[in-house]
Amino acid sequence: MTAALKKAGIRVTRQRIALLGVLADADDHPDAVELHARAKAIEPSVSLATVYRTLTVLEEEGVVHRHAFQGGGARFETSHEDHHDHILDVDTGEVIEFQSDKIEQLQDEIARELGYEVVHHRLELYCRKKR
Amino acid sequence: MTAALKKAGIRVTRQRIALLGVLADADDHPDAVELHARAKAIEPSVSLATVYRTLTVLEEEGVVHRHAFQGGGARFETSHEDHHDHILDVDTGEVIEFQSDKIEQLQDEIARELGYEVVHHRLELYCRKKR
DNA sequence: TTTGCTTATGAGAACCATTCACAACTGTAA
DNA sequence: TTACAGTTGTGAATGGTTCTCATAAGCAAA
Repeated sequence: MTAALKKAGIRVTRQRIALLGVLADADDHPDAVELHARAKAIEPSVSLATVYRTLTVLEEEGVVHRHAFQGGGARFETSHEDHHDHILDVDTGEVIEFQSDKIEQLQDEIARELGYEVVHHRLELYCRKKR
Repeated sequence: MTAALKKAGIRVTRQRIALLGVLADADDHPDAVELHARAKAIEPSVSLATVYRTLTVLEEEGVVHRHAFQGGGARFETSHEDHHDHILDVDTGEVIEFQSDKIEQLQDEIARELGYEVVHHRLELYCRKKR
């Protein structure tokens, strides 16, 4: 747990350990307020400001990803090795991850044809469960 | 110009005419503040609140589209018949539209395989000009 | 064209997620 | 243990957007 902090070149504090633990356990995509609540359960001396501050640092270091889905605030997840995009259930708010090489390829192709190269992209499918 | 307002079932006011005119002329993707500035040049009695209010109504009526690109506020465009996605020049902020049936098809396929149907999607390519 | 009702408006307050300022605290390396 | 630079909690500030409310102005009917 402290390894990620050392790797990021920042001090290992109680607050950061708690937040990082909570982030590692989360398999949903919690927002800052939710992460704050969970971290506080482990280490009461965690303020919301520190949650935001630490998330920003960890994002810059590539440890977490920030997603600005439609409606509400940013949601976070620890970055695992493989890139993926998201399906969002418009009824439940649930997030499902998916990955498509074909789409990525097409994106690069389209950009190239217009004289651009893709720095990063955002692809979100807002979906409803089929009956 | 007033046709779209009547179609939307809302009153034809000086402010709305000005805003709609400005929107129709815009080939960039202006934000609310920029639209307010442009509309005020035509009709000084337009407040920012009315810009936001009217944009919301027009969006609900399908007359305009709202885009929440990364960084800064929402940006708007009049909806033309064909759906498209966006390339954003990360250096200049410029917006380029593109359209890919293949990608749309793949999206539907992916969703279907997971038991979902796509209600709407968001696809943005953050790009840099190739040298 | 006047009336009467209903919707729209401007100004500024309120909101919400996020960031900032600052004085107190605490890792960390020596 | 010390000493200092990095971190913290608190509460205030920010920025985009929405709300409140008293006033203004479309619009349909007379």
